[in-house]
Amino acid sequence: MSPLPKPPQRSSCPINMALEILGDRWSLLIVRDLMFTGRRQFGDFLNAEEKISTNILSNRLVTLARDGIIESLPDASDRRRTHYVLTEKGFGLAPMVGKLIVWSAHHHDTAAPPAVVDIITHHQTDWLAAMRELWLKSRDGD
Amino acid sequence: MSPLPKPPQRSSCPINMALEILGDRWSLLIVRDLMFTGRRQFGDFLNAEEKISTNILSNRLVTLARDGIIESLPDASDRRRTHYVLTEKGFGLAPMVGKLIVWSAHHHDTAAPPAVVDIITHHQTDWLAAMRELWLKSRDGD
DNA sequence: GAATTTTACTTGCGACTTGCAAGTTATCTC
DNA sequence: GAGATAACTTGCAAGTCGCAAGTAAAATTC
Repeated sequence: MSPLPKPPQRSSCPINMALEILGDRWSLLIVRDLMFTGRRQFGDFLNAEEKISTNILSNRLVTLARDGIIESLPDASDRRRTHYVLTEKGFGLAPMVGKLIVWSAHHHDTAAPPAVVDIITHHQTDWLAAMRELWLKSRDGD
Repeated sequence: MSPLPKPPQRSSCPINMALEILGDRWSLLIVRDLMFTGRRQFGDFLNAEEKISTNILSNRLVTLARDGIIESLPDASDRRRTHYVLTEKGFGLAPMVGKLIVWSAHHHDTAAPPAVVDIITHHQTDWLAAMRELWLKSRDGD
């Protein structure tokens, strides 16, 4: 893979800068998997319902790492495996992702359980703290 | 333009469904222009710093309208002009966009004025109410 | 009222990106 | 040592993007 030559920045607008990192149909799904599910490895991401293809996944893992959203850690006991984890910057997307889930669930017919949407909506601080716990655990133990 | 045949849904995950509407490098910039700037017309969007090209802009205006994010209103006094406005669903993205701005400004060197970031961060409810006022005004008077 | 300008597009085309299938390499299990 | 598994890479056709140029309808200028 060689997507390292990043295209020139279009502007310094914060929304634009976020789009230059996350503005495609796949990147945020990888973040989602890392944030809310147990998916941590290449094959796990492939198994997600949306069926990303291997070349795109490979490319996105490199660019997300380059942009400081994720980090890759070699598995000590099985050297074929690489574990991916969210960095602090990557986990920092949680409040935004929470609002996105609430918006989407409100305007579409989604698979999000209403109880969960309700908690994100009305107990955002608690929800965030719980998410952070999960994230911290994934960073060491797994 | 004929981008109306929407590709099949990849999943019912709320994040995925949001990405199927907004998951590209341009759509959210149009939402930004409508939400935070006075840009309302085709030529206005072209003048934004990121320099979208005319065919992409034309396509995105159609798809955003199809997905209920924006609405197009003919100008009564100049029939060449079309005004675009955010729908309630489109304006509903404001909380998510606010969190995105805060995240991006925190992790990058952006053009967002620190005072504004501070207000969005610490007075989110007030900020949202002010945004809604602006939005309501844009819907009738302009 | 004819010529020019403005607005909102569409078209053409080369370059880049995506999606699918197949192949590769290193490592682990039996 | 044989076969499976994890994480990629490669090839190729199809689709999307970005730029430049063109168009049509309506408004403005002279």
